Amino acid sequence: MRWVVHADDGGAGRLAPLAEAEGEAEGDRGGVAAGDGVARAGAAAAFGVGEVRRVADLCSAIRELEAREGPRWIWADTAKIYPDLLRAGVRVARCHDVVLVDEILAAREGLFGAPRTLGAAYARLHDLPVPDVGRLGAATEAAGAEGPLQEALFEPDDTGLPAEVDPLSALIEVYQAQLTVLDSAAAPALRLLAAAESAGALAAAEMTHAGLPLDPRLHAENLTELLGPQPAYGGPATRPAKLQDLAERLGEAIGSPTLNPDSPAQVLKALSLAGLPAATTRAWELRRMEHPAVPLLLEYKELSRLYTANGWSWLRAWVRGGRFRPEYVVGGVVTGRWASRGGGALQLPAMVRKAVVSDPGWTFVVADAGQLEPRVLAAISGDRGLARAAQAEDLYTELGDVFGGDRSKAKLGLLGAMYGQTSGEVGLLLATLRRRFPAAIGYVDEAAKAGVEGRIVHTRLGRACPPPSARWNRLVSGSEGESRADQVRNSRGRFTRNFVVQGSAAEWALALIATLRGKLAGHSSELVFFLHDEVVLHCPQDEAEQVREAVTASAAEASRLVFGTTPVRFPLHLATVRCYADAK
DNA sequence: TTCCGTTGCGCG
DNA sequence: AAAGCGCGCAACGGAA
Repeated sequence: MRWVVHADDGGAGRLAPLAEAEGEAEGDRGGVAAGDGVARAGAAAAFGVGEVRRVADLCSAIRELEAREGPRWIWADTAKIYPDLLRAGVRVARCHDVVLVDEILAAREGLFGAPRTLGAAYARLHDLPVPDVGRLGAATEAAGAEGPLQEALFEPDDTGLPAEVDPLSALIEVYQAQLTVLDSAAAPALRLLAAAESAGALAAAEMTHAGLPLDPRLHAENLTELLGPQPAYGGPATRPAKLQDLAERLGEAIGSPTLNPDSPAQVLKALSLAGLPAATTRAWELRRMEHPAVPLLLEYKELSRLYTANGWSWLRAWVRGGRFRPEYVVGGVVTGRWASRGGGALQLPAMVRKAVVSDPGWTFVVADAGQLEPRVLAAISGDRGLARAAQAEDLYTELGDVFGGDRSKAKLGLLGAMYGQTSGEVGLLLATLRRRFPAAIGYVDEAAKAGVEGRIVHTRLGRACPPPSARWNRLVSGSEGESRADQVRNSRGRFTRNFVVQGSAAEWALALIATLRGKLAGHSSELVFFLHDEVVLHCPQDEAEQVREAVTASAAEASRLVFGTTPVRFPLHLATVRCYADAK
């Protein structure tokens, strides 16, 4: 069963059932495994729209229908509607996110950067100019002292539709058109991608709702220990004591007492005056130098980073009630990876993870996919040799014999192949890899060639990379010289080379998330963090074992869904820990 | 004052 | 300057 939904303001809304088309067995709607979230979107045959129901309390209506029918919900934008449902205590199993799917389909037509709105999807369908609403929709304003403001229930969202178009009708129309495309034989896996992306959107909202447990007192203690007491709030900008002290000692040591270490330009000048010429002030370059000022500078940079990125202001802005609640942007990266907004969620440094502690009686299950990208390369390229190595727990060790038992060479070479590194020693390793694993290296080489030539590449499930920009075309045609043209050509080659691997890996992770949230439905345990190839679950201690099994099963299911039958294994590293920092 | 490109570093 | 991908964020510093 499917219901199409549009939220009006004030908590009201409209719903309509979509009748199954002739010959469409309700049975296969469930697809993979009923309720697991990766079930296929409905078949494309024309459907009938049942009677439109107008309700004053949309949350309640959805709650009841979910309990009674467990339908797939067809709505414009999960990120806009689902948080309010979650706050009302309503969870749903399955949805079809029309704007996310539209973004995927638009990308396949070479269209990027349109706003994520129903209006944009509608405009595309009707060859109308795309309305210019915020690219990422209504962003939550970060967080001054008051923190994010609670918005009214179902804010009248700016759909960007022409005034005369009824949003519910537009939704149905766009959805119908999407099903037609998804059902075309060209890329059957697109249906899976659409379902997984939609399930991901549900998981993202649920994770934001749950939040990552983080003990603010513990984090503040850690800050004080490293930086000194918190500087007075509101006064003149002052560094924490230990940071200030370090800055002063550094100034002395380098012979520029007034040096501001936060200014790369000043640091460069001071280094030069101290007889330490450097091109940049990057840490790796500094580390090569022998000078008493260098360790001070490196220490300053590290602590300063902690202070500015995850210091007391970060804590005030992003941690509420013992939970860190970042906003995830599903498909926010061109490759299909998620991005995040606010609080630097996907860069949570090790120091902060020390304060990520489970509730009393609860624990974390942390699962990360080891060596995901080389395994994905083995799977998508069908390279038999690499696939054989990818059956092992440690792929790089298995590959070591290719390089005289040197695991690190295997790792360097393979990463270089996926990123397009050609310089130095890695270039030589690559030649060896190409000989031993011609299909795998050939696969990424071909993707790179396509990129250099301005062509499009696709991920395993059919997500398209962006076409060359106008600027790229201009530069490639030699407007700034042949070497510049080569440079931008090769740069795009590295991008497309990596796109096919990173993007397909993102699809595996998405399928895992989608499957896993299905398995966890009805349990206390919940997903609280997702980081590209790693998930964190917060669960009652006595559910931990069950959760570990659920993650393991989900990883296997993700492999099957995305890659079909492949000899490649995708082993998980599992850790059951009270503190995130202990998951190694 | 505000805007914006650059720099550098955190994560995968 | 080197030449390995994708991000978000904060600070700097020059331009508007």
